[in-house]
Amino acid sequence: MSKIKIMLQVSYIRENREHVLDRLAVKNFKQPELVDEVIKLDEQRRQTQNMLDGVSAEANAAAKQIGELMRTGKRTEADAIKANSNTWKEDIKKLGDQLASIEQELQQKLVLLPNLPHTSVPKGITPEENEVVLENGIRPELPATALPHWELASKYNLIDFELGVKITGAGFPVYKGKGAKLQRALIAFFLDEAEKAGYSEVMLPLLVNEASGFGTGQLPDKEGQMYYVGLDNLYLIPTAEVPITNLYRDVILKADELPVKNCGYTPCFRREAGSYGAHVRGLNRLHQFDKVEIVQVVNPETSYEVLEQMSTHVQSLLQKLQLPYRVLRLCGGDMSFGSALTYDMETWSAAQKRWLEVSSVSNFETFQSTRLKLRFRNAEGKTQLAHTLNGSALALPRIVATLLENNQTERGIKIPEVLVPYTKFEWIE
RNA sequence: GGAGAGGUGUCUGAGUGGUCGAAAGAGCACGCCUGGAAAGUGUGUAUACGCCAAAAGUGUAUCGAGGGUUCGAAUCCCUCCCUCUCCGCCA
Repeated sequence: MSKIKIMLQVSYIRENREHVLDRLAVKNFKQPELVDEVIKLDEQRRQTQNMLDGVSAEANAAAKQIGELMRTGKRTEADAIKANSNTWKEDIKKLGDQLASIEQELQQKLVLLPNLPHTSVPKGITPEENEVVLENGIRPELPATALPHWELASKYNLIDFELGVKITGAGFPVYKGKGAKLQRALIAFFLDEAEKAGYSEVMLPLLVNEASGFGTGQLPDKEGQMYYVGLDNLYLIPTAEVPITNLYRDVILKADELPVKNCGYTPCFRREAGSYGAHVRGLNRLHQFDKVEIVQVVNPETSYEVLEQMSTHVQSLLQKLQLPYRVLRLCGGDMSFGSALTYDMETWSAAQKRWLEVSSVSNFETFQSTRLKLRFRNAEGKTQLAHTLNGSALALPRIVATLLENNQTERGIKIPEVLVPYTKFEWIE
C-alpha cells in the first residue's frame, strides 16, 4: 500500500501563516498550534534533506570514481576511497531515518488540518448560524389530517421498513410496487438532467480501497462512518463522490481536458453511528440510500463560478419537481472537514413541518487534489493542483419524503409532471 | 481455492551490477517540407523535494512497496502488495 503524502500544501502554509490561522479560526478549529508545529517540522525537514543530499552527492561521486579506477586497474586508489564509504553510509542511513520520521510526523499533523474556508463563509458554530441564501417555492398548507411520509408509505404500500429490519436492520428500507418505480424514475430523471447539463455518466464500483478513501478525505477523518469489509480491506462507498473523484487520482490532466464533468448514480452506505431519535424516522436518515452525484475537476480560476453553476443545476431539479426549497451557505462550524465553501439545499417537508437536507454542493479547492495528486498542466506548462467540486443531484430519500407529504391529496399522491414520463403513472392511489 | 507468469516513463517495450532517469518505437508538442493534409524530416517531451530573489542552473530521490547485500542496484537476495494466464467454482 503506497502512502498518500500530502506535502504539496506545506509551502503554502509556510508562506501564508497568518492567513491560514485567520481562516482556521472561521472554521472554529480547535488546534491552531498545529500550524506552527507544521511550519517548524517543515523547517527541520528541509534542513535534514539538505544535509542528506550533500552526503549522498559525495557518496555518489565517490562510487563513480571507484568504478572508473577499477576499470583502469588502479585498485589501490579505489580501496583508499572505499575506506570513507562507511562514514557516508552511516550518515546517509542516519539522516535518511531522521528525514523519514520527520516527514511522518509532519504528515500526521497535516492530515489533522481541515481545509481553509472561503472568505464568504459566515462565522458560526451551530447549524442555526448557517446563512439562508434564498428561499424558493410555496410551502403548502396541509389539512390537519395530513400524514407524515412514513405513514403514507405504509398506507399506499410503497415502502416496508419492517421488512428491511428483518433482512438487514433499521435504516435499510424495502421499496415496493410504485414505491420502487418511483425510485427508478427519480434516478433516471436526475441522470438525464445531469447529462443535459453536460455531465457524462459513469457507473462505478461500490467498494473502494484505502487509497481512495484517503484521496477524497473520508480517511482518516470519517473512518467510523463507513462500512468496512475487513476480510478484503475495502470500504462501502458513503457517496459516489469517492469513486468518481478517485478516477482522477495520480493524474496530470492537459489544460484542455478541463473542466471534467462526471455524474453517476450509486447506492450510498453510511453507518450514521450515534444518530438515533425522533428526527430519524422513516426516510429521514438511512444506512443505505440512492443518490445521483455530480463531480467537476476544474481550473482553480473558475471553481467558484462552477460552484454557482452546480448550485443552479441542483435548484433547477427542485424547481422542476415543484418542491419548495431554500439554499444555505454553511457557517464555518457546520462545514465538512474538506470543504472551502458549501451550499446545502433543503426542501420543506410539509407534514413534518421542517426543512430536510437533500443536497450539499461543495468546492474543495485543492484539499482533495492534494491528497489525490490531481494536477493539470497550466498555460506555462507547469503542473498545478486542480480544484474539485461535487454535489448531490440529488439524494433520493428526503426528496421522496417531501414529495409524498407535500403532494398528498384526498385522491392520493400526485406525481410531478416531469416525472410522469419516467414513472408512467400520474397518481399513487 | 490450485498452478504458473509478470509489474520499467503517456503507451508498447529493451535493459541481469558502474558510462541508466533509463535504448528503441508509438503518441504528443513545436518547427521544416506541402496549395492544404498525409507521408517525410528536425527538435523537444516524467514527477517530487532541496539550493538559488527568480530564470538559468544544480543536488537528491523515484523502474509496484518496504527492507537487505555492495564503494555502487531497474538489474542480486528477502518480505509484502497488485495484475495477468490456465484449472476449479460461478452471475
